[in-house]
Amino acid sequence: MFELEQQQLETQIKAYCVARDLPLKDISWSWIPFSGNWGISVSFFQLTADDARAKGLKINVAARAQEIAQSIAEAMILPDGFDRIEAVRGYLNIYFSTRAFSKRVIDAVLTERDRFGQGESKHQKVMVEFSQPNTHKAFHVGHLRNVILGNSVCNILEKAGNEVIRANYLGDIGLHVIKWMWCYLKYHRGEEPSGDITRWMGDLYAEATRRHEDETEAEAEIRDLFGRWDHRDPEITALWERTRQWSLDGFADIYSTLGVKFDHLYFESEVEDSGKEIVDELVSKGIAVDERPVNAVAVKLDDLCGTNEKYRVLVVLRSDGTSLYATKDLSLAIKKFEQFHLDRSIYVIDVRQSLYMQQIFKTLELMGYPWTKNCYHLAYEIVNLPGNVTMSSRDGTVVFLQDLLNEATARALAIVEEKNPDLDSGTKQSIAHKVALGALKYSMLSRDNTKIVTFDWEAALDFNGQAAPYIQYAGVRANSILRKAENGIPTALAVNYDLTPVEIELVEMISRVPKEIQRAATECKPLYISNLAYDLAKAFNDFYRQCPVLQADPQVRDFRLRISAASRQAIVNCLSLLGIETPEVM
RNA sequence: GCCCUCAUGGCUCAAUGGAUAGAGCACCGGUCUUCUAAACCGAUGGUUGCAGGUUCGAGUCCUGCUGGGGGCGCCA
Repeated sequence: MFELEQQQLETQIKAYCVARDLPLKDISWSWIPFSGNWGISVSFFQLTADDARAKGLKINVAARAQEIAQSIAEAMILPDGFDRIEAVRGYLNIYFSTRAFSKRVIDAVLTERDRFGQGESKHQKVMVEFSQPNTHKAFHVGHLRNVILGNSVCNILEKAGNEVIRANYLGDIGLHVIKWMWCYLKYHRGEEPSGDITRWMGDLYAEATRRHEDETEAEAEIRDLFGRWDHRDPEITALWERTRQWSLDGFADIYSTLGVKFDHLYFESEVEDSGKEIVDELVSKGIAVDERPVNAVAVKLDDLCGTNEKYRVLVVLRSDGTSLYATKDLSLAIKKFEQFHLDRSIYVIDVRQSLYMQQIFKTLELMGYPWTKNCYHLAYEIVNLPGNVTMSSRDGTVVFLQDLLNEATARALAIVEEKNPDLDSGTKQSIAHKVALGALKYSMLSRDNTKIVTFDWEAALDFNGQAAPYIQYAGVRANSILRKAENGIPTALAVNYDLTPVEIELVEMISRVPKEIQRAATECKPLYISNLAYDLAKAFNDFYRQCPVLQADPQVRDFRLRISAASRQAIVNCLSLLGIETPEVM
């Protein structure tokens, strides 16, 4: 937000170093800790160490760095908007004029509103593939992390200045679908789903799995059915189309509940034929070897790359000629780039598929596609139960989304009833929904992608502490002040009082939003945003407690009203990047 | 056997290679006649799994070890 001033400072520091033959590399600014003031900081340790090495001197780096910092501090001419400069323990700390800079930050937020934090266009078209559910199966909290993470990454990339295409890739065919249809035809023919469609589909799939294991004739019958599917038997095709649609309707309900939208849907069934053509191409190019009927068609990546036990072998077609996940994924990757002329393609898929994704990318590279380097597997860890137990429908340990949401919403509703009994029931319901969903999303986004999320009912339903409701509540408190301001939010005005430390802290947090969005986008880490949102809420709560707004002197009150409005906006924008809504009241 | 990943207070997690490792939960003690107490304040609790190395500086990077999780030719 203060790039220009920062550049002026850098120019001076560079000139100083050049004049004294000091080997300055890049200047990396950071925030000043512990100061209670607002500013930026740069250290001179690296420079000092490099200098000593170049000149062959043995010196005390810390002391020498302090000398340099001190000397620069004395020589520096501060640009407008800076108050003070000092050298501390090898760091050069430059303090902003809090009045000038806080005005600028607050004005920027209240001018840009929802767009605050929006980065300039990077002219990059990015496709993010996420969710990838299988039709005819259940949807539980294990699948939730993917949707919530993928959606948030899309929001963040978009806000950072990318053009984002949200893609879903549905597993609408394969053995699991055939097994489902076998069970349906044999035991549930003519039935239709009711209520929670996805739950109903999932239950039938669980039954199919059980019967497949228990019934001796099942295996042969299922294989027979797979054959009929392969030959496009009209009855089977019709049944597939109808039941597949049930799942799609069920998913649509779930995405709608979660507030997630997709720009483009891909289906496994649509890339099956083209995938087989890719396999032919791989074989003719000598990349894949066809060892049928003894073995399958495979790409022996280690042989091709000269590596040992690294890329292993990617099987691209079964020995009976039927397609595999890889068959279709190769085709899909190509289709994406050809159809949309992407600059980047991101796959949000859990970490267990890391090797597989590397194999796909490597195979595409061997095929000569130059865009392969722009494919990225965004790997995230799975959601487990306490004791590191993986959810399993077989063991009946899965937690269903609807059950969780119902329970969370009920608890949130009880709290709203207690806090705000006068609200009408529709509003209460809406608040409870936003709070419950927010808590759930936040708990999955406030952990690093590489960390396993342990799902715990009590923790998931705990709305206190570092959780979404805390942040939402800060936004609500800000709103409450604004609602009571008789003349609305004052227009831009100069600051003519000394800001208190908590106000400075709050404004600093707000000012960090744009940079944190860029950082989160670069690393695909919503965690940075969830941390910032919490810090913002915490800073606002400090402000709320220590700084009266409506009761303050007019000139103080007016600027604090603007701080309150900007705080709410910053909180709303951050939560929105996480896919979380901020209620007006709670 | 090979590869990936994780290890930070009792528990769950943060921390651009940088200044004094921060929160939340739990536990203990306080705060509503003042903008919503879903809040706030205070206390307790750490040789960042172990051993080396790189660096002016390591929770962070490298190597090895220990322990947990995951993956490794016809599941997705």
